[in-house]
Amino acid sequence: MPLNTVEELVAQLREGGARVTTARRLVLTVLVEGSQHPTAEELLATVRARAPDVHASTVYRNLEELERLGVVVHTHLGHGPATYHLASEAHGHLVCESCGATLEAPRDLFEDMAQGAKRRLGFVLRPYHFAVLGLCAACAARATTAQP
Amino acid sequence: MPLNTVEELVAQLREGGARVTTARRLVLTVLVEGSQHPTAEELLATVRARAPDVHASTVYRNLEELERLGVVVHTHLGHGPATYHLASEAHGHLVCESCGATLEAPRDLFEDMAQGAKRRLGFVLRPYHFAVLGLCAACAARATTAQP
DNA sequence: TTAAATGCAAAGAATTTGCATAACA
DNA sequence: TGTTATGCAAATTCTTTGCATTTAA
Repeated sequence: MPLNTVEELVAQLREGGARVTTARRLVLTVLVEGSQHPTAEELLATVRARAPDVHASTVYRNLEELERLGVVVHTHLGHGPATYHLASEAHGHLVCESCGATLEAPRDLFEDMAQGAKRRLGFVLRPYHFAVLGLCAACAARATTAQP
Repeated sequence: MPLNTVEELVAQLREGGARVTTARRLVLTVLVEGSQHPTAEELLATVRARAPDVHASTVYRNLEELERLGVVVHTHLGHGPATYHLASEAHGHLVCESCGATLEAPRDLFEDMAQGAKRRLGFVLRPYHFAVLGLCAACAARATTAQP
């Protein structure tokens, strides 16, 4: 049950003074209905399935505008292209350096660290923009077992 | 007191079967003696101050090889180029989204989170590759005060 | 009817690669 | 003397920009 429907998001755009175009509505639709962590290129491909003339620059410009309006955020899961999702679904990511598996971090996983950073450094954590890397359970087990 | 001298690192290269060239030694020297978080381009500029003919691709290839040998690691502090440092000095980074300030994360700041990730997900954290973003004390204070 | 969004081509930043030459071991 | 590393140019990848045209409000 996605909390944000396309129509709700469209309303949010209009409130922000942005226009609602075919391409823009499609980008939102793909973000609401599509896969979890699409790159701009994947978004483009899916949008083009419905509107073949939409251009990459349009998608990038839309994502930029949607980000400015607080509707979308982008995350870097590793090297390679950024991934995009709805701001309402913002969450931390754990990515395995070995196999590339991406885990959604439980909401409270950053909690203790956030408190420590706040208390000791005054730093307010917003740990959503970059993934935190490491080794997933399977790869960690393999690394421990297969000692050369 | 840097634990790694250039000569120690050079020895590490030879052990790994790599050759020691002028360019390579200079890259190491700059990493040992230079600023904290140089980008490849900054490294190149500093290297060129001593050996003007060294090329960007050489620096990139050296950094890649040094990383493969476990001597160097690179970190992404934000958008823009990667930054490089000695693996022995690996540490987490906190970067302010507002002003760009970079803080070195205290060694134990990730500790609780690492334990949580291990216990709950089996995930072994190695949180050095990407910075964790947020707001530094000054910008956080400003954000709280200047409520529009 | 006018400011915003689009399509297109071209530029941009950061990094990588192919290949002939040079130089470490 | 045989790899390995280098210099150079050119290619790649992801993203941004300039500009004439179209379109939503």
